[in-house]
Amino acid sequence: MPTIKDVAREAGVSIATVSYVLNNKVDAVSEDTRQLVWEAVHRIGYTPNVTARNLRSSQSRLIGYAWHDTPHEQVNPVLDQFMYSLAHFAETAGYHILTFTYAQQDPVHVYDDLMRSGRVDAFVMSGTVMDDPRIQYLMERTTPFVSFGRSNPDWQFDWVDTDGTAGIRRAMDYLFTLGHRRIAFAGWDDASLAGKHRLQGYTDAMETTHLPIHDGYIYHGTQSEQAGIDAMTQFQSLPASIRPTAVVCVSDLVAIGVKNEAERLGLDVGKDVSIIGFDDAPMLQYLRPPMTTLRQPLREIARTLIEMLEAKLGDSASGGKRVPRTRLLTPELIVRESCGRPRG
Amino acid sequence: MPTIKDVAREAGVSIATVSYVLNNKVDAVSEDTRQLVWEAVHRIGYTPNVTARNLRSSQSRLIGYAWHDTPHEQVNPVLDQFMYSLAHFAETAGYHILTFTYAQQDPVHVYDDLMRSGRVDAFVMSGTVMDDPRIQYLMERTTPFVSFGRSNPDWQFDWVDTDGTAGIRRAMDYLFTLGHRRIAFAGWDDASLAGKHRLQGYTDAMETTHLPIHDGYIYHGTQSEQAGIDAMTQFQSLPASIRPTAVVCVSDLVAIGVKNEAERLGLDVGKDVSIIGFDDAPMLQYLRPPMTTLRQPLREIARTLIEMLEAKLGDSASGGKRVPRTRLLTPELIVRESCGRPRG
DNA sequence: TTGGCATGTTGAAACGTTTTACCTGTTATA
DNA sequence: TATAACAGGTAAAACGTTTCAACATGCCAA
Repeated sequence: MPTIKDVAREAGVSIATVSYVLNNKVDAVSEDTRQLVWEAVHRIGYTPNVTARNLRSSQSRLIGYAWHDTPHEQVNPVLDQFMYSLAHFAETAGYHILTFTYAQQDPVHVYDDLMRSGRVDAFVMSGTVMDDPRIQYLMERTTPFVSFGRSNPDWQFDWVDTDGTAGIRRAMDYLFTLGHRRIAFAGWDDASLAGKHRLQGYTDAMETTHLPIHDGYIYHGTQSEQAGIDAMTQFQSLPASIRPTAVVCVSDLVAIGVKNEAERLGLDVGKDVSIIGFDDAPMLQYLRPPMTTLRQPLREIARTLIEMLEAKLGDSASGGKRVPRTRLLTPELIVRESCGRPRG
Repeated sequence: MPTIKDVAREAGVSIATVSYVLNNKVDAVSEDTRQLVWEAVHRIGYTPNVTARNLRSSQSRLIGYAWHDTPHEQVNPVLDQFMYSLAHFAETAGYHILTFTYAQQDPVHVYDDLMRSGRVDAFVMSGTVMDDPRIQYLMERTTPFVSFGRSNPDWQFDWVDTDGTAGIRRAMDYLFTLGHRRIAFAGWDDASLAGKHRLQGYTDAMETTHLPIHDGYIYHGTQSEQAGIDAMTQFQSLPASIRPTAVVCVSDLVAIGVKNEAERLGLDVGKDVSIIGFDDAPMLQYLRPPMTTLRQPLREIARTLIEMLEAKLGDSASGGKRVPRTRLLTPELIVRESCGRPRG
């Protein structure tokens, strides 16, 4: 592999000059010399060595992202497009994404090690939980990071998140427009932050519209098909007069459970009962009827995360302190055929 | 950040000695000194700088993997578990996965650049096609890489692949056991290598069992739900006497199309017609009835790829030439309820 | 004439490691 | 006793960049 020395020899200038040309230090070298150097570069096919460059500037131009080991029975709705977009925007900012796992170690130790060894310059977090110890740790060490997902409202850090509340409200509005008044919610248990926000959207919408939230309208469960089945069982056991005509779900997986149970009970989804999911998992469009759902703006989220990180890394280089930025992005309602006007 | 110099000063030895201790050069330093150094390391909290280490040894300990931008209407069945496993096994071998995209450039140029700049030491390829230009290029440049997927039978390179032929044969055997004799195949068009292998499994099985492959038993289409629908339409238009009692599909997405069309026609999947997919995409288990399918041994594939890469990088360091290794792994039949005994 | 300034250019230090070659005792061998 | 072998240790070169400080040169103002 040719080095900058070879270019210098070939062009008959010093390596300093070559470096200046390569880095577009425009007023440090004359036009003639610039030409000379570029010609030499192309002639011998030189590409600067990233490692040397990084050592000199004590950075890595790498952003760390931890893989989560999604169990097979759970659908990870997010990964694909999010990761692609993240890599894409990182590249336009001159970075690459380095992926890693926790490999049976304490996650915090893995982050620490990656940072201390200079492997990465920053992290993108996801799958955050309430009081996430990883975030707490990164904040203490003032490690540069941005998070896809919130953690603790009192902590000051950069995050982007899907506005679950607004998303569910949007879904509720849609159901109202169709004429639904008796709407139930199949949610997660209280420990989940995202679950809480989505539930909030439901209660907001019902209260704003002055509709009663009857006992049994809210189901709390896990992220599983079974939770959806149980939710539907609960909703159907309500007296006919208040039995829900529509079910809004905290996730697609739960929605599928609701749908499967509804059909087992002989209900016609989209006619007898309307169902809305959350995430727009692949496959959802191929169900019969295709499932209406809320799609997270993953591309936009990735873009915002990288923008924040760029700003952050730029600032910390120039020694400045910034006020943490946060951003909520509203998911898009994908209307399919699992919703219709209520019977009667 | 403390450096090796700080450790040396703290321990009262030279940096060379510290380096030897850190790298377990066991017969270069006495037990006492070793103690001294480790204590100093822990006292000041030293972690070796990866970039410096890499520059010195002219490697990056990074393996490149290109993201494919899967369109939203297609399910990417593979990514999640494969990427996790790849990252996992790479780490046990002392590497990390660096992900990148093609960013509207010629893919070949992106690979070239990443390699020439020393960003990565090697690549893991996937989504390979017949006569893949990326593979051709990497072979010419003798860039270290391994491939998940075959390309051109005449090219000599390291690859691992799912044995589609054996997989489909396995599915066919299962259907034979259930009593099916009239079996159709919903496949891709001939340009697809994987599609060809899977079709081969079908024809092999039919011929070995001396069963006729009637005209219209084989459908060629794209990777889409619509292809499945069209396939089923074709199969149902056959005379009742030879109408298939089971359909084996080249992918889960096609299988879903077949299932949806079958149900639209009033058929009871698992009773009137049996269906088998390929890939075990998430969600498939939540269909009603849950879909029988073939699951690729992604973890095993990832492990094998990394093993091959390790061997390759080890060898090229020691100057040796190796004969290319290849490996076919048989997918596992996941039996669910979309298959049953044929009617009558 | 001298000094000062702008413009180009360069030598060399620095980034943090690994590794080669060499040094200094001590012990074993002839 | 001389010397070879060895164990334990170190100084310094090297990896390929960036950038600082210094140095020429020419030009203009004082």
